[in-house]
Formats: sequence, structure tokens, C-alpha cells
Amino acid sequence: MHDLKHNGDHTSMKQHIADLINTALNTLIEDGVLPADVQPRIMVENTRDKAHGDFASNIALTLAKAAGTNPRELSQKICAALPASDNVEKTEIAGPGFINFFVSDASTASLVASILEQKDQYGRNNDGADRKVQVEFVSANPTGPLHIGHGRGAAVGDCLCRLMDANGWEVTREFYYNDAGQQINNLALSVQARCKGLTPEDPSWPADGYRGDYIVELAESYMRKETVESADQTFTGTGDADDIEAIRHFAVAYLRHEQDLDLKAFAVDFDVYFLESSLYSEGKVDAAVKTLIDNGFTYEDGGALWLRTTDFGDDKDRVMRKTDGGYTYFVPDVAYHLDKWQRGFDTVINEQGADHHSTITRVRAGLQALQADIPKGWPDYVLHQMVTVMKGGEEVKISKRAGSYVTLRDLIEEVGRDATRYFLAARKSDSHLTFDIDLARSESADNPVYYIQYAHARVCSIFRKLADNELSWDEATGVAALGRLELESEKRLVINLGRYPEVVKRAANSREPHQIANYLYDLASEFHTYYNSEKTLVEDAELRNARLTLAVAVRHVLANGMDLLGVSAPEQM
RNA sequence: GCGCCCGUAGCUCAAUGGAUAGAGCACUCGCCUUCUAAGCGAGCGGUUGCAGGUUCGACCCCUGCCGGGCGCGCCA
Repeated sequence: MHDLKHNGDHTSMKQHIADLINTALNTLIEDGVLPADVQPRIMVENTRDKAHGDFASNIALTLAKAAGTNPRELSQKICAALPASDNVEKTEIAGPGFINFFVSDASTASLVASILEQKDQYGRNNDGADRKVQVEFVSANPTGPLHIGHGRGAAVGDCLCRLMDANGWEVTREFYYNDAGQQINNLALSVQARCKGLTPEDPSWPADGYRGDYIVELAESYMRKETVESADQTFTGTGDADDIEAIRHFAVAYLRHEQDLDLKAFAVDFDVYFLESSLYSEGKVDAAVKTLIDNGFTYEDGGALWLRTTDFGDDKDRVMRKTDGGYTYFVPDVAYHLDKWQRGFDTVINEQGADHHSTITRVRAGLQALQADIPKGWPDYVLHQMVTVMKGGEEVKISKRAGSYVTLRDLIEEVGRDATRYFLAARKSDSHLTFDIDLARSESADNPVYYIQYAHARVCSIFRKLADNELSWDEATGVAALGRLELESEKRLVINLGRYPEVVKRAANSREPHQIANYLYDLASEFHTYYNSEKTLVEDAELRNARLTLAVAVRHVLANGMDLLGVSAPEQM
């Protein structure tokens, strides 16, 4: 009989071990081995080396000093005082004084059974307690197609959303875009120039004009009086090359539509598209400015209005209102974030390119100056570094000025959605990323996406084979026979499955989607190795059922993890 | 010059303050009549940029250097 139902969650297997240790420590305190006032921080860790058992605790190393003894001696006393548990096969003392725990067959069997019960719920938890989180990502200005950098933001941001959701948060995905201001003026002027037949080589080409070929297509569409629609607006070209306002509206709608198509191809959906212009039209910018002035953090200098951001850790004060009367970009940004706060988001995560990192201090300073009881470190930021694209062993040069760069759509068309999402999310976002197109499109085990998906398809394949051989799998029989999984490789595989829920937690808490990708790769690798070394469809019906049951558990975890990455889990490849 | 990020095997990258720093690619050597066939297994490869510090224990935390990226605008 199990004295503990750990519900398939290894963190609770860890908790169980921590409880055992805690009991032992109390015993040692009673016996006077440990002083009564020790405050142990019991940590139970996963082991890297199977020789070290399944879990390990460093407790003796941290308490040896207080006990006035050496760690190994203390760990012996702790082990002697550990209560018996059906989940723990044995303990060993190793190295400088680690206590290694070997879990019992009964424990691993109940974990597999639990995964089969929970299916797609396995790994999910309610730590977020339905609190509201907003993740703002991509937020590309409608001045061109989405490029690979936006793609990284989309992949990381969407995966973060899925992770937060898996941890019980109520998630809002938001896309903020600048539909006014200087960049849009440049866009409109560029399109107008193309409408009039100018090229970037002409002397009268706009100074900061956009040179990409997409501007030509845009201009042609406008002149043909086509109608474009995006999520929130529809506009028909007038064909009038002198009507700069009409061109501006058409251009924004056109490019928003293009971006919508890109995001759709990438399977990224947003709940809210927030227009910068709405902050002006609804008076939120003016209201924020008034509050900042009323709070005494502003001053006039050289005909401009400044915000004393240095009061909140910035290097220098920032201009809010230019001498021409317009606001600088960060003023609506502050108003925007106040609006987010007022919408009741407990947590806001802004996923953006690291080249905009300087906005962090500014936005937070502005929010503090509003004195609206917004926490100092609010909002959170996840920044991603640049992406380098490799093809044929050479770097694909990206030049925005020349208008030549790798668009997200190019990538999706060339290597597929799954590979694109995986490669862009599988690296820690604050490291530079090299995207190898040849690797991403290869259909071999060299390609990690393929390798992971193949592991899933392989399980499905075993079941197809099962039917071909007129054999069957019975879940109840399989679960009952799980004790037959006596191989070390099987046990380690189960232990690895058991790590999944804590990986989901840690990835969300540290805002690191790449941890999911790493975990899946490890799991897939372990499963492939197991598959290659042990036959699943053996004669022994009991063992066969047990192994099939394990395979189903692997399939569930792979599918759940791939879902968090937004990568499909094919049944056949 | 200032700020942020990065620096780990030849390359691309991992690693909860833990034990002998791990994968894949490349290279070398075996294997492949098999539930999936596009492969499987093993080997080679390291002063974790450098120097200190904290700690029982440091790739990880702190300080200072070196190197690279990004940002330092009344653009966004």
C-alpha cells in the first residue's frame, strides 16, 4: 500500500521526500543531535547521474556546521532517522554527504498511471489561481512585413502565453501598434513617391523613405483602388497620388493586413490589438501628462517639456513634449501602461527586441511619476536578442535600409511553421540566435523538431503495428502490469516523465520557454534510445501491455510539451 | 565614455549554487535481414574569456579587467 498518492507530480514526490527528511530532522532535534533552533532549508534535487539515484538532498551539507559534525556523519544520522516509505526503495550516502534516494517500482508505476488519467492535463497546474496576466508581444509598427526578429518575438511571446496558461493564469495576448507619428509619415511619403513613379535613386525620394519592394506593391494596389482589410479596419485605395491622408490610411491597413497573414501562418492569435492613436483620441495621453505635471516631476527647458526620469534611476531626463508641440513616443507609452495597470493585470510581460531595452527604465520611471501605486519593477520585460540567419553555410545578410531582409513568411514557407517556431523559441531569448535554414528544413534526426515529432509519431506507429498484428492494448491490464517495467532504462524514462510538471512551472516562473524545448529534446532522445534497445511488441502479453502503457505516457507528455511550443504533434511522418 | 545583454568542446547550444560541466553537428571507429525505413552504438574533443572574492561547494552570486552585440534622438 502506498502511504502517499503523489498524483503523478514529481514535485510532490520531491515534497514527499522533503517531508521524510523533515521528520528525520525533528527526530534528531529531539535527540539533541541538532540544536533546536536550526532552520533547515530542505532541498530535494533531480539527479543528473543515475548512479546517484533518482533524487538527492544536500541537507547534511548545509546543516553539518550547526550539528558540529561532518556532513557524511550527519547524513548517516539523518538516513537512520528517516521514516519508512513505500515510495522509497533505498537511500545512499555519497560524495561529500549527499543523501541519494532511489524511488520504488510502486512509485514509478503510479506516476505512469497518473499520466494516463490526466492525459492533456498532465503538467498543468493552478499556481496562477486564475490571476490575470497580459503578454504584449510582436507590436510591430505597420511599416513593413514581419521579419525574423518579429518572428522570434512571436514565438517566444506566444510560448510564454501558453506557459502562463498552463500554470493557471488567465492570459491576454496583446499587440500594440503605432498608427500615427513620424514613422507612419515616412511610410505614407514613401508610398506616395512610388505612386508618382519615383525610385529611391531619385533625388526627390523622401529622406527617411522605406525602400523595400513591398512599397511598390503597396503603391500599385493603392493606384488600382483595391480594398484591404485587417482585423480592425477596411480601406479602399482612391488612386489619388496627391491625397497623402488617403495613402496613409491605405498603407497602414494594407500592411496590417499583411502582418495578419504572417501571424496567421505562424498560428499566433491576439486577443487585443491596441492602437496608439486611441490613447490620443480618448484623452489618455493628455490625462497622463497632466498627472505628471501635477505631481511636480516636469519642467520646461529650451521650449520643451521634460520629465525628471532621473528621479527614478534614468541616466538623464527625457523630453515629453517637443518644441513643435508633439509628444515624444514614450509619453503615449506611459499612458498605455497606465491603461494596462487600470485594466487590472496582476502581471504584465512585455516581450520585445533587446534593441529597445532603454524603454524599460523610461516607462517604469514614467509610471512611478504617476504615483498610481504601481509596483517599482512593473511591468516585467522579456527581451530577445538578434537573430542571424545561416543558409548554405553562409550568413544571409539583412539590410533593412536596402529593404532586403528575411521575412517571417519566407521562413515559414521555406522550413515550415513547426520548425520556425521551434528554432526561434528553443534558445534562451537573451542570447543571440543563429537560425540555420538548412538544419531547420532537414528531415533527419539532426533536426531537433523532426526528432521530437518523430518520437511522438513513433508511439502512434507502434499502435498501428499492434493492430496489423491483431494484438490489442488494454489500459487496465497495462496499468496493472506496470510493475513489469524493471529495466533501469524504463525507470529513468518514467522519472523523466515525472519531471515535466516542474519544468512547466520553472519555465513559466523564469519566463524561459526554451526550457520546454530542451526538456522535449531530452525526453525524445531517451525514448528513441529505449525504443531502439528494447522491443515493445513482445510475446509476453503482460510486459507488452506495460510497455505500451509507458509509450502512451510518453506520447502524452510529448504532445503536451509540443503544444506549449505551438508545434504540432503528428501521428505519422 | 555610460547603460543593458552575451562570452562554455572546432561549430550550434544546454546545465535549479551541488557530485566526474552535458547534447547535437563535424571528425574517427563499429553496426544496420529488426515494432519505422529517412538510421543505431561507441570514441575523440574543456584552464566554462582573464584575475580576485563569497561559500562546505561557483559556468551560475559579487568586484575589476578583456572581447563581442545592442542602445545612448526634441525617431519609434
